[in-house]
Order: sequence, then C-alpha cells, then structure tokens
Amino acid sequence: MSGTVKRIGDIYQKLYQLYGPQGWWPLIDCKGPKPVKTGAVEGYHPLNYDLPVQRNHIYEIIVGTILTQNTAWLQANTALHNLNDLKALVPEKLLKLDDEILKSAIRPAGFLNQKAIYLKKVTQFFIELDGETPSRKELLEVKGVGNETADSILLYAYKQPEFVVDTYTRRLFSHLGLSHVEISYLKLKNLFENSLPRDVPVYQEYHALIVEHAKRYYNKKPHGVGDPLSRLSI
DNA sequence: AACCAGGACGTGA
DNA sequence: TCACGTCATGGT
Repeated sequence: MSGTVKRIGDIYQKLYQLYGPQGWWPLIDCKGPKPVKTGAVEGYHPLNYDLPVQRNHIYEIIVGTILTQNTAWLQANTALHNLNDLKALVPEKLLKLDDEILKSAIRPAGFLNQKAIYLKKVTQFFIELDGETPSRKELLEVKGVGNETADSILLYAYKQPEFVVDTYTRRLFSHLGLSHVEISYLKLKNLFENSLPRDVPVYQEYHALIVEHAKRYYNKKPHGVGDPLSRLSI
C-alpha cells in the first residue's frame, strides 16, 4: 500500500510537470490575475486559489457542475453562456425563469428535462444556505447531486478538501494498475485522500490534471494508448 | 456514422 | 449493495 501512496504522489508531480497549473474551476467573468483560455474555452485562472470570491461565482460553479454531468465541458459552457445572456446566472433570477425558456437555454448541454429540474432544486438549496458552506451529506440529499457533483461543489465552489473522482480517474488509475475499474466511488476517493496531503489546491489541481491528461489518452478505446505515464508505474 | 462527453436516478434482483 | 436502462445534444 505504501507503494500505491508513493505512486499517487509521483503521478501528481508528473502530471503537473507535463501540463502545469490548470486554474479550475473556470469562471465566465474571471477577474483573476491572469485568466487564460484552454482550447475554445476561457475563464481558467492558474495559480489563483482565491477564487471563487463572490456569491455569484460560487453559484456559477454549482450550475456548471450540473450542466457538465456526462457532458463535454464545451457544451456545458455554451449552456452557461446562454444563461448568462439571459442574466439568469443569479439564483433568484434562475428560479423565476420559465421552464421552457430554461430548457432551451441549457439545450446544448443535453439531458435538458432532468437538468432543468436539478438546476432549480440546487438553486433553492443554495439560497437556503444563506452563505453557509453545505455538508457533503446535505448536498447528496439534493436531487441531481451525486457523489462527483457534491465533491466538485465542495472542492471548487467552497474550497473544502474533498477529492473528486470521475470516470477518467477510474480509467487512468485502473490502467496504471493502482485500482480496478469496478472500484466504488468512495473507495477510490479514499485512496486519493489517504495518499495525499489534505490540501485544497493539490486536490483541485490533481483532478483537473487527470481530466486534461485523460482527454488526450483515455477518450477512445482502447484506453491508455500512448500514455507516457504507463511506463512509469509497473 | 457510430461513439461518447468533467453523471445521476429509478428499478429490480 | 449492485447491475442495468434511461436521459439528449453536439463534436469527433
């Protein structure tokens, strides 16, 4: 197990070395020191770990976590901009939005019927928080918020040390031989949290780096072809 | 033209 | 607890 711990730390170093700081979570109106663009998407803020600072920033991240469920970020981002154009990226505004208008705005992100419901549920929850940080358990009670979404909200919107696991994480680390693909969400999450310093920027960067890396080598079958990391860990 | 994306839920073993 | 079908659009 100590070997696993060591390699999880080593892989982080290697990914950071390969891609550098990722600046997650992207924000539309990013006022960080040097917001940058990744591909066709703007709003990343590498090395700025103070964001989000405003209430609307936190809310925008929460909306983004719902919109990007099983959906490419590029399309979630389009939906996010549609809402922003409607001036509906404000909790009180989104709640008042007509359901059909809401659905047409988020259409590019897919699953519009479900996500319209989820967005209003999580928005109501956010308003009732009244600025407080939610617990993981509370978040999971909101319909539409599962394990990954809850951890993404806690890590990126509320800066809580909760490691985010996604399908890319499962693919990458099973391919590297550190876990198996059937491992449960919580077990894989615990594996990371027990292997890393309890540090929010590290958690934020590691998940973002896994996504960046997996997009290149784990988006098509067979997974992991040409992955430079596979040599490191045998 | 299939395949899949920064998942979650409901159902039935 | 766990496997499986469903939800939907658009890019590659």
